[in-house]
Amino acid sequence: MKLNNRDYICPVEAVIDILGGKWKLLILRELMSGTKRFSQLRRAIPNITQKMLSKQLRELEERGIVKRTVYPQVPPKVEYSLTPIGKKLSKVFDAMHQWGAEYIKTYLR
Amino acid sequence: MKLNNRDYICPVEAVIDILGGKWKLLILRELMSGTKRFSQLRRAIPNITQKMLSKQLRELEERGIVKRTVYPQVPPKVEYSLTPIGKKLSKVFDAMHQWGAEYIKTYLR
DNA sequence: CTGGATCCAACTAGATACTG
DNA sequence: CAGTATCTAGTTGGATCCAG
Repeated sequence: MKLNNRDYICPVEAVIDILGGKWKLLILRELMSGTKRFSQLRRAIPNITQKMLSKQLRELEERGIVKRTVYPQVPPKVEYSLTPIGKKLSKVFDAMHQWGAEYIKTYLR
Repeated sequence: MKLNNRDYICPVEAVIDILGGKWKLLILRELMSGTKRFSQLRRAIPNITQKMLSKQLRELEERGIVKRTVYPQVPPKVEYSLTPIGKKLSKVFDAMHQWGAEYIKTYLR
């Protein structure tokens, strides 16, 4: 999976390209409920390392899904929020949530 | 990403777990339009290798998304189709398609 | 025709230590 | 507080050859 791959055969691929991987959906889910600081995200997502959190956030920012706001103060304060197109992912998220819940109910218990 | 990981924090993760990777969505998309043979899928999906196609199909089968039907004849004939829960992925697919199209329109041209 | 087996390159993610 | 740097283990995907 490459960054900025514009050779999608189908628009659907863009979603997997952007949301794929272990952490991005969990990060997006946290941001759906509003702006969060780096440390808030870190606490909210169990087991994520600083490296992975900052890397995933940078990728989401590059793709225009997440907005990063730096407050130039000491100690540093950085806030992350969803862009307009990022907020629209909530519909995809809802569809995934509904299907996932049914799948788990059917197959994983 | 592991197979059969039942420790999802959120049902949404199941979708990425099942659909993640380079090929699964493209395979599912082909199967949405009906039952297909191995060779049909191979022709329909540009650049996929035999190994990847059979591997992805096996994973989708293990997860109960795809049904595999073998006709015991020579030469062999194997058909793949979506299970009921697999067919229900079409809603997720549609939401992804809509968002992806808007994203591409906005950011990738 | 429908794959399995093997080898290998590239990428991903975790652990740990360090910094303005 | 919010990261970066480095090292390493594990995973993914491609190429190629083989088989019922």
